[in-house]
Amino acid sequence: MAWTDERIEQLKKLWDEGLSASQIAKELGEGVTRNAVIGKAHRLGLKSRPSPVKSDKTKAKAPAKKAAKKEAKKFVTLLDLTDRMCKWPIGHPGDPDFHFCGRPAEPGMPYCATHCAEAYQAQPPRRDRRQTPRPPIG
DNA sequence: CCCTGATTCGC
DNA sequence: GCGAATCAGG
Repeated sequence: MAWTDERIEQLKKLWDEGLSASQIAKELGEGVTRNAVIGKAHRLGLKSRPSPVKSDKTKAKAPAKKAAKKEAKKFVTLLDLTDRMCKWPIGHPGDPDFHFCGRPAEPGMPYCATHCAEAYQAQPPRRDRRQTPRPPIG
């Protein structure tokens, strides 16, 4: 997978959008890893985004943080989903408020623990399911 | 264990 | 130039 202008444009756009490297990697394609995205981002000269790791200093809590900004973008959309995010749909597809659960999913599962229970909920007792359909022969 | 970006290093 | 491996931190 070469870095064509299209790929680079996507990278820059998504990077600017605020998506994480891993999410951008998934957007660009399965053959791209977050390492590739980060590495390319650096070589492109993209601004080092405030990594949650480096960001520290002044532990001074910000009480006015939640009130400062307005409540925008509260929904987890399809593009926000990552492999480890719960893909449980909330609302109806097509609706403006249609979104996904988005909580950390169980490893190897498409949903979080709660929604795994929903999705893989024990089937209602199937009385017509005979436990012993065929007796062993010989 | 899950995640984040930064840097190194061989190709 | 590329990105996996590694590093450093939450």
